[in-house]
Amino acid sequence: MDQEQFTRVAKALADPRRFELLEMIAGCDELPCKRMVETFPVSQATISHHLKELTNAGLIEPRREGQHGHYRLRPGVLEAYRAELDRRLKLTAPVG
Amino acid sequence: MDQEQFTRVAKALADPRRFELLEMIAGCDELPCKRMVETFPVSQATISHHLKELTNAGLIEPRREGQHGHYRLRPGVLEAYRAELDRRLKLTAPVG
DNA sequence: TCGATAATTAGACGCTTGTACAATTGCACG
DNA sequence: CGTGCAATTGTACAAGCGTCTAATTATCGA
Repeated sequence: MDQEQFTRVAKALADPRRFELLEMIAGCDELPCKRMVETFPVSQATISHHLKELTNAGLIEPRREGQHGHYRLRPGVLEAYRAELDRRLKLTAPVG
Repeated sequence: MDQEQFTRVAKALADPRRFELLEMIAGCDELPCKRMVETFPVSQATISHHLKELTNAGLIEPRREGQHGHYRLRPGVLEAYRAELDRRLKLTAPVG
């Protein structure tokens, strides 16, 4: 994982509302956009904006079904982010 | 780890320069402030500001020795952050 | 094709934040 | 004390970001 995506992921995780969206997506196999709009007290446009950020970070992937948008977690990217955290901060056993 | 600290940590990690500082601290046992000021092309005030953010997030802890400030990583908080990521995003085995 | 519904995009606004410069504090050493 | 260095804090500003409303695109049903 390169520096640029690492930063995108870190920033994507840093906003509480956006993280809640991600959390909700992670809780289901696949989540329709509409469900999130119904759940959170922000506008549809804001939800869409956050979903775009999460998608740009690679954390989720969209699927279009007719007029409905569905989102799904991409666990691999999260794992890669965690691995990069470990690597760059040397969390993997200080004794080496 | 509560929501507030989780967000503080996430935000602290999200700025590239600040993460570099943390990375440098994580690489040593203990790092003097002066070393960072010499290393990065930003002002002393900016370094100090970032260190304060990292400290507020609990990621590092300061030690004062005379006029010199030293900083040390707090691995436990990072571990807690990672654990919270796992917990909230259900990365720990989808089969449960 | 027309209207309704779902979602994205565009533009704007206010708050946050990364940064710099200047002032201040804290400490060491004459 | 007073001078000088290390570090923090105050103030200010430009850029970034979360949010909204409005406009636009895309799709379904009649």
